[in-house]
Amino acid sequence: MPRKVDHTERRTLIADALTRLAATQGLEAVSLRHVAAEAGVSAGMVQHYFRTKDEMMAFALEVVRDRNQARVAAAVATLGDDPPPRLLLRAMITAVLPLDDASRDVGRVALAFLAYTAVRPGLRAETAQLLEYFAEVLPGGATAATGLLALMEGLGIYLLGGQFTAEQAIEALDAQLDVLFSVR
Amino acid sequence: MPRKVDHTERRTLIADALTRLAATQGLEAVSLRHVAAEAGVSAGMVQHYFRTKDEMMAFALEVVRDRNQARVAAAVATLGDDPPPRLLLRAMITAVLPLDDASRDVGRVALAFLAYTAVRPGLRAETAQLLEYFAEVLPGGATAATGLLALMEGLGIYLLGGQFTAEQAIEALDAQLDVLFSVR
DNA sequence: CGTTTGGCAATACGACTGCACTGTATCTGC
DNA sequence: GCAGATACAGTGCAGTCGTATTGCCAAACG
Repeated sequence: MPRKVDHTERRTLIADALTRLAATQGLEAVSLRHVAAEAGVSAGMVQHYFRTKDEMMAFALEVVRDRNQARVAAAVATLGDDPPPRLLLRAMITAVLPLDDASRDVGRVALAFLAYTAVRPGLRAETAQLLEYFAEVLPGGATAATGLLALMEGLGIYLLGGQFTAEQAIEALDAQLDVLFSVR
Repeated sequence: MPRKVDHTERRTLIADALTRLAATQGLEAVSLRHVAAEAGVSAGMVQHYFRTKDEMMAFALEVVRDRNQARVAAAVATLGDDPPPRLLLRAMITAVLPLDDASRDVGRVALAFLAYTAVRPGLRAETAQLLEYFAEVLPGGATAATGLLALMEGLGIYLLGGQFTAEQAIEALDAQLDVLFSVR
């Protein structure tokens, strides 16, 4: 066997370059050569690790999703054991929302991929899991969960567009949580 | 003056072809030649009416927005004079949501443009108007309006992705309206 | 040692891109 | 009828695209 190289490490390195590109210029600017240049490697190397562009896109999409999931998990972890449901939900949602500049980049990438998968069935995300969890925890059940999930997504969109400020978004989120948990 | 041709008519004809393309294959599939073929005209003609591709994109974006606004206006018009606020809001929101296959296409295009404008400042949409109106009508004021707008957007996204059915979305919307208007 | 094999670079290729340019037909105003 | 403006169609060009192919280099194995 020849030289040993961590395959997944290289792949994520390339995927990171792709997301950086997508965050600033959109997925339309993503090409093998651009990604290679952004990653500081040769175009041939990108091809070595991804036989086709589609494969590269799919992998990058996976990475983005994993990262987001990890962010949520990390936010949840800081809450300690058995936190009150409301705090838990709030932490999970604020972890996903693009509230600062850094996460705004992530959000832009997520949005780009959202439009990307919209015309490419077979890459769709699984929301069922999160939805079920919301439904379990919320007094309002499935309908409340649907609404909260949609609210989250919508807040993200408008935050990205700059139509809502972080304060407005959080205020709206808290107001909704107030209602759902019937605080008065 | 030479031959008389309705300029805007041709331009919207081309823009329609563009949106048709965007609905099925995404904005990445939009090129001068593709659009021309879809519209059944020569590539030269497209260039005649749009000096650059950016100009064509911007115009198509405008058309999509106008169409959406018209849909809302039409939905409102069917309600007659001075309808109850709750019904009005419901009509406006359901007019925008991609609830059937036809409006799903529109939704996909809107999503594509959303991602498109996310990396192209200067093409951003104006939501302030709708937000203000919501805030006026809703008992909850600005915060309630923010939440409702976000809910609307999020429902649209998940409807497009197929994660929510039309029934689920409407149920969530009605539940939210119930809460906002304090029906008990 | 040589052979094999994976890591990687470079090049070539055909298709496609946006755009500039040219040519031609058609119509209006003088 | 002629000059000029508009409405196209067609072609050419420089650049980029994704992908296949080739070749060199280093490391592991027999």
